[in-house]
Amino acid sequence: MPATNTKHGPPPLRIRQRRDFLAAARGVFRPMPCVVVQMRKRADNGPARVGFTVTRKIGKAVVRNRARRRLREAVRLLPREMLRPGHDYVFIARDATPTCDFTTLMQQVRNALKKLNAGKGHVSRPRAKGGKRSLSS
RNA sequence: CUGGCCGGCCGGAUGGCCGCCGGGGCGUUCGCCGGUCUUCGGACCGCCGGGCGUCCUGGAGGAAAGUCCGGGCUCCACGGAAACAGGGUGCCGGGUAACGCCCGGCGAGGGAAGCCGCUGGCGCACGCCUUGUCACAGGGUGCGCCGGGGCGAACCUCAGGGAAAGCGCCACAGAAAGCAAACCGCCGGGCCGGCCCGCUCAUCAGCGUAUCCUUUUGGUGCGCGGCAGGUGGGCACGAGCGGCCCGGCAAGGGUGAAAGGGUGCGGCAAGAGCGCACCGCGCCCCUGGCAACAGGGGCGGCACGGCAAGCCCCACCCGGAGCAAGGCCUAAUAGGGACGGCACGCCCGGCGAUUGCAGCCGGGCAGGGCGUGUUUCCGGCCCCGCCGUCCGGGUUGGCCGCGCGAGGCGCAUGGCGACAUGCGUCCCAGAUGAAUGGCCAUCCCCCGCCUCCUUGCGAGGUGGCGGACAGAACCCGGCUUACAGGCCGGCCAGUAUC
Repeated sequence: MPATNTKHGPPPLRIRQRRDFLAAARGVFRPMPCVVVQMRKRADNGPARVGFTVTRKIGKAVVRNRARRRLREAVRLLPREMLRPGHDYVFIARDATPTCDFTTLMQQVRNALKKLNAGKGHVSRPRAKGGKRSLSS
């Protein structure tokens, strides 16, 4: 792969399969006012992957699209080294995601990743029943 | 100009930086295949597929929404016929692939200003009438105001077939709810009821009383008095009023969604289609119209209340499921195994070196099955024999379906129009944990605040996590619902001016 000279690098690989989302939910997570970030260490050491979860609770289709796009843009503008290889990251939209200020949203994403990468994540409790069905990307 | 309505269209604009998905070109690299050359190492060319780089290009809506109708497409092999069941539609004609949609027409309701004295009330006026004059009163006529009724434009609404085929229902209220009837009321008749004086007074109201009864202001007896009542005489004798009875009526009141045609005049004891005029309604005829229907004439004096969105009747239409359809890729929608039941027939050809038996393969008959609401039938189609039960196997990966279409735009022609035909031109989203975005600047619009003055539909400044509803998911035609702000056009009525 030729080296890129852009600041952010190419967009990381996307998580698209349900089982990967369920696996990430079993990892550690970090809630912020506008976003919740989940992280999971994979068995391999391949490039980092990211996924987005926007539930119907957030709003109708237009609002959900907007929330997902803002999260995706915020992740794209991250420095490359914040997403460590061999890990999966899932960004979950909250009620404030579509409306909050974009710079604070980016700041929260960055802070959450810093904490997680420093090993300061909350361990998620296994839920008795399966997680709710969600629409994400 | 004022007022009342209707339709169409748009749905922020421009630019910068960084991104996402599709398509295409070029370059590069890898792989498969084919060809040419070869010193057998390979080199070159072409095609297809993938990665990377770079450039060009396209990328949400009028409702993408609700998923309510109608289709295309796919599968249930296919096509056809009949009956029944179930569902839908419902004025007429047209448009359309089709529709519950659209257009045109019809009918019924609603509909402003205004018009009609048709009706009630109030006010004013009068060479009018009752009345010779004046006043008053009543009536008449005219005008004004208010209320009622009728006629009213554009336009709006209509679940707009049938209620003299049948069944059923019509709550509450009301006298009465479907077959006539009569609560208040109106009218006629009969009887009674007037005032004054007198007499009488059993029973009854009032007062008084008691060797009476009794818990009692009560009962009972007697007396007074003369009320009601009865009766005699005198006065008034007409009308009205009241009560009861008999009869006539259905105008008015009141109830209701609805009360047995409406309005007016005549008529009458009072009334009533009782009679008449107009309107409505029913039947018949004529005329116009493809038709719904309309107009006219005649007859009928009114019979036939409403609800079919309760059942029902009539006419017409309709098979089911849905792109998670369906197909391809890998073992993978194909077929395997076990048990039970019923059948286990015939003929022809071939294989088996030959003949016979058993077997296998192909074909035919018979038999069986299928035909997606059910049943039946016809042409057909299917069958390691058929049927049933069970075991085991399968779906959530990738690719196709999946973007040239009842397509958009323009012009012409035909048509009142929906629309049709012809010509030209354009190619216009294809995601799938789901692309079309993030940030910034300027302008536009909106809201708040401040300042200025020539006070206004004004200018300037400043702030705003202000910019409607809302995101394609197989595709079209409709309907319905949501929506900030804005643009354009048209219709009708009245008024003013030319």
